[in-house]
Order: sequence, then C-alpha cells, then structure tokens
Amino acid sequence: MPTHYQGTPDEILALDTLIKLLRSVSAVQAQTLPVLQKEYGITESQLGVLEAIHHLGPLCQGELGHKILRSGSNITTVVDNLERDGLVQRVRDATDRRMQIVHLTEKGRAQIASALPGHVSRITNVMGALTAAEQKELGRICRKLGRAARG
Amino acid sequence: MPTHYQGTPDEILALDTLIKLLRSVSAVQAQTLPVLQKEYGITESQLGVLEAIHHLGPLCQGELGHKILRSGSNITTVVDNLERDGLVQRVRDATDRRMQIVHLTEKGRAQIASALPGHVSRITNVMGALTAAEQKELGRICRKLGRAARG
DNA sequence: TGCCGATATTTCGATATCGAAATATCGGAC
DNA sequence: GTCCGATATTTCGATATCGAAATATCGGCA
Repeated sequence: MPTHYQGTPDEILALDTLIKLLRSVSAVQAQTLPVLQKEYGITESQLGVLEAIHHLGPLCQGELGHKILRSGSNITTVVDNLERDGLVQRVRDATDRRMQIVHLTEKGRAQIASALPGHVSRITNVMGALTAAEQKELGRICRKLGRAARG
Repeated sequence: MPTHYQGTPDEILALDTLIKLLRSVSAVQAQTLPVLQKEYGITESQLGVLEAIHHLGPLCQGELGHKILRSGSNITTVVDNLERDGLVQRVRDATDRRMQIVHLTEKGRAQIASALPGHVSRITNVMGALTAAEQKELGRICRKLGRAARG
C-alpha cells in the first residue's frame, strides 16, 4: 500500500488510484462490518458463507472458497467456527466422499434472514453517496480492472 | 460480501457495484502481494510500515496506524515482527515517553529500496489495464465514496 | 483389481487483525 | 506538588488468512 513514491507519471497515477480504491473499500467496510459483528456476532467471511448457501443452496467447501475468494484452508476454519456456533452443518457427499457439503441449519437460516436486510440497507446507504451513474461507471471500471488482473 | 440479493433496484445496484469493487481489489492484490512475499518475505502491512518510514522518516506507532489504516494493537504486532527481523528499531521518544518512534535500520532501508521499484512497477502494469482517464475517474469516484463513508 | 495422478479437505505454522482491558505517561487543574 | 482525565502502547483472546504438507478419495488405465 504505497502512499508516496516519486516515479514516472504513470506510476504516480497508478499508485494514487490504487490508494483511493483501497481507502474507499476500507471506509465502506468500516460502515458495515462492525454493525454485523456487534449485533449478530458474525464476521465478513462468515456472512459470505451464510449468504452464499442462503441464495444458492448447499455448497461444498471448494465452491464456497471460489464464491467468497478465499483459500481452501481458510474455508475450513470459517466453516469450523460456523459449525461450532450451530449455524451450518457439514454433510459428507454420498457420491464423492472427498467433499463436505455445507448446509444451513435452522438457526443459520434465521440468522442470515435476520442480518441480511439491515446489512444490505447499510451498504445501499453508503453507496448512495454516489449517483446511480457513478456507481455504474465505478462497477464498469472495476470489472475491467478485475478481469485484466486475473488475465 | 453479498453476492445475490433480491431487493430494490438501488440495493441491487449498490451490491453489484460493491462486489466489483471488492473483486478488483482482490485481483490487483493477487498480482502484487505474493511476489512481495516470495521474493522479499514481507507482507502487505510490513511493506506499508517500511514504505511510510522510508518516505516520511521515523514515525510513532499511532501515526503509522493512521497512515496504513490499521488499529494500534495491530501496529504493535507488525512492528514486533519487523523489529525481530531487524528491519526497524523502536526508540522511546525522549520528550514524550509514551511514544515509540519507529526507525528504519540499514537492513530495512536496503530491503525497501530493493523491493519498492518492482512492486510499483507491478502495480503500474496491473493498473495499466485502464486508460489514464479511467484511472482518474476511478480515483475520483473512490475518493468521493471514501469521504462520504467516513463522514 | 490395483496403481497413480488429480482433486477436496484438513492440518500446521506463521502473520494479520480487531476490540477490550491493562499499563505507562503526559499535562492541566487545583 | 498531586490528582485525574487523556493519550500511546501493549497484552490478551478470538478470528482470519495464507501456503505447504499431509490425508482421503476419486477415476482412469493397464
């Protein structure tokens, strides 16, 4: 996260842009994640897992890692904690016993149903600082950047 | 990190935009941080601390936390590791003994001087997927979003 | 059928990250 | 000069996060 660097104009522009990108993400997260933690006791990654299963149905851990952009070993940890808290349950896949299918429990379903509307609302409020046109343009540029960076 | 949610149009736009924002950051980091780790053995936060001191001179830990957007307790940990590795040195401030001033060692100075050009170059390459105008517009929108979110 | 490379998950060790509580010090009020 | 609220850092306990290595299983091929 370089904050100051004397280089060529394109280097300065790239660094300056990246700094603003990173800071905007930090600021948005600061407005949304602490509430989730304090009111529901769930972390960002836990929300990601719960939300993915909530909308897509039971998924194996590899698919979860792909959805929320985390490593396999990290998913193991996050699902461990969710399972300990009774929000999800692992079920060994019958046809391919390498996989653990992660299901929502009733408690998990209630938790995500309870937490999600307020979370979405807070995100919408924060993003509302931008006009719809700005949000679309931001999305377009970010998608272009993301696609290029992934190759 | 909600990926799917049926809501009002402004909610859908906000979530969709945020997803693209988060994914672009992930993609850029995936292109830059692993190299830093493999070739120099330094993490993103460690780079942030080294780079801040490199360009601004010795700073106390509170200032470092502010610069790289991390909590005070986190800075303690990161500086602990940097000090253990001989890249920085803590010096108790003579006039206000509450503060620890963090200095670069010669080894730290060499490390950052060695790592930074390549890092900047990789960032510039990734960001180069966008035109200069797109980078400027991305920066403008992100700054607006960041400022609003911080209040 | 039995082996082998590929795939899914877990384990392990390290770093990061936070908030709350503890500790140390400062600076002003008295 | 002493007390007290404010500030800087550390400690503590918890979660996240990664990569590499270990483990379990699968599927094809001989």
